[in-house]
Amino acid sequence: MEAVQNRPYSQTLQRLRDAGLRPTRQRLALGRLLFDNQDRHVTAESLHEEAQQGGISVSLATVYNTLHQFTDAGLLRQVVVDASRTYFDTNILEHHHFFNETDGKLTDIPADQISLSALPQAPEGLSVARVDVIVRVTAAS
Amino acid sequence: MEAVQNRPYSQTLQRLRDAGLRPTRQRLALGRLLFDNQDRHVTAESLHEEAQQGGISVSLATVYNTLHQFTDAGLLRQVVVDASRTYFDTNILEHHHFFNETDGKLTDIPADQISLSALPQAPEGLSVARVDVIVRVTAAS
DNA sequence: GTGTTTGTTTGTAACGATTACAAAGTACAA
DNA sequence: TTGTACTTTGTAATCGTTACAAACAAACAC
Repeated sequence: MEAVQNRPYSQTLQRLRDAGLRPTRQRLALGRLLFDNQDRHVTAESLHEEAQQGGISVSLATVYNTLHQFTDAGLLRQVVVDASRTYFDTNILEHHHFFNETDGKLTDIPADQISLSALPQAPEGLSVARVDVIVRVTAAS
Repeated sequence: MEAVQNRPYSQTLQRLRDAGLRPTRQRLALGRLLFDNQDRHVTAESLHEEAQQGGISVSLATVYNTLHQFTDAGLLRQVVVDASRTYFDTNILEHHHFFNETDGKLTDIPADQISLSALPQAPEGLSVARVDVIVRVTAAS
């Protein structure tokens, strides 16, 4: 934990600068939790708890703010799979998800592992913003 | 409105019986709103409002109860597309959705209009419960 | 029908995730 | 170092949804 704390701020500082976000202590710390590892899926609550356990003092309100700012800046993606909580995904490349309905865990499916046939035409006057494929899985019987 | 009110209870009565649900005034009325037209997408709030405007007295609590009972009985399907509200779909056949992020409207995409390549293997010990494809559209630029 | 049992509806309180807000604190340019 | 603009924070408010107990209605036996 100590070692991780003191590790250089990797690319997070640069990411924040590029996004026009002031590199505050809180944003740097959360950014490091999020981006120093690959393909993470967090909720505001889970990230807040993780921060606290890592000795990082940050309020839940700031976690929410930060997740939204990162999302607006294109550093995160929101994933809607569960009516009761909002997930944020550090993988911003095109891809899809397994959603384990039993334990609420998300797993990425790389875009090249699923191919969709030509989609039907979007209704008049609308353009496709994104296509999400969610494979809902449960503990096998 | 009058005419619709007095129309025979179509198949709703039978549906409720088959599902083992007592055909109460509220369930019959809501069932008729839901099933007398094709492919509807409602939220608890929207259905409640529709009932009220149709002169049907039913509490919001009952609308929630009923939507869940219908879903458990397989008469409805829940669709998760928006973190802030839960949609229910009267189309229980396999199919997918356009979701208009501008106005919150859902539109069905028949299953045969989208084909998915073989999915990657579900993680160990899990089985696929359902695959949802959501095509998010916005007012075109 | 009448009474009884069991399931249903209802208003309202409680809940949980999220957002709003104003006061206190911090980054940064000059 | 100072001033200003942006951030963070604790907490109250919001909103969709669920819980709950009392009032009510369907079903069933007689």
